[in-house]
Amino acid sequence: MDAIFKALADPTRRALLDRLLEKQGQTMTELVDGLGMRRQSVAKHLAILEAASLVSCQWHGREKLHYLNPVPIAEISRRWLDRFSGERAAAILDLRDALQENDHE
Amino acid sequence: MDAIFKALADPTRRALLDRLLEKQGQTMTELVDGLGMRRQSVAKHLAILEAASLVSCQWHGREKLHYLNPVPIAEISRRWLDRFSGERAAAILDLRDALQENDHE
DNA sequence: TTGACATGCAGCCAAATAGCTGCATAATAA
DNA sequence: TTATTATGCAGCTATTTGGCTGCATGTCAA
Repeated sequence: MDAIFKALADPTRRALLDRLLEKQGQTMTELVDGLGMRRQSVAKHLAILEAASLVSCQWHGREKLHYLNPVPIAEISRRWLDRFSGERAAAILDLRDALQENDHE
Repeated sequence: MDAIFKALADPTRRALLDRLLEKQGQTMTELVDGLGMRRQSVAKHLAILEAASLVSCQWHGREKLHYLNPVPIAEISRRWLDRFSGERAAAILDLRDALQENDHE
């Protein structure tokens, strides 16, 4: 869980997930293109995404194909974010009440 | 957007959001309790959450009350995570097809 | 007024992060 | 076989991060 949040914290890694969402099964050299950094740096990012189970890999000869795994993201959304979004209305009302209470002073 | 992801990457900050979800309008000294770190460290975390608009604050005399703002989290969930979760089925099928294709070799 | 309390602000330091280079290994192609 | 290509692994470095201490400011209560 912590690994997933930490993996999502970097803009380069989110861009990689975007790229994989558009086209699954890309190789690392393919993914490097357009990111403006060296292959080894991208490799580190992909390793972090893989360690967080956000990306699944599949060896194909000397090529390592990368696939987006949407399950951890769905888990985050369901188990964690929904708790906050779900009670959004109540929370906003609480805040509004607090602000109003303050205006009275 | 980047600020929100970075803010959510730290377990202490996620714990603070949890605490605020349970009880809104807590003061900093109240929130420090049970985290096992100094008040100034918690203050930094709260500042990061506030900068990301995840926490709204309200001065009340010498006390600063903290409120959870669920809007950015809902935005993340809606604008970003849903793109991945929504195409989950297709992505899983793609991956399965790729694995099967590999098994044939 | 004075002491206690809640918070802010500045700066220190060790660890983590994110980029890089250089070299090694394994598979494909000529 | 040999050259090229895809990737891995180790290590360097600057920056960011997350904890800390010390001191200042502002508010409440006695």
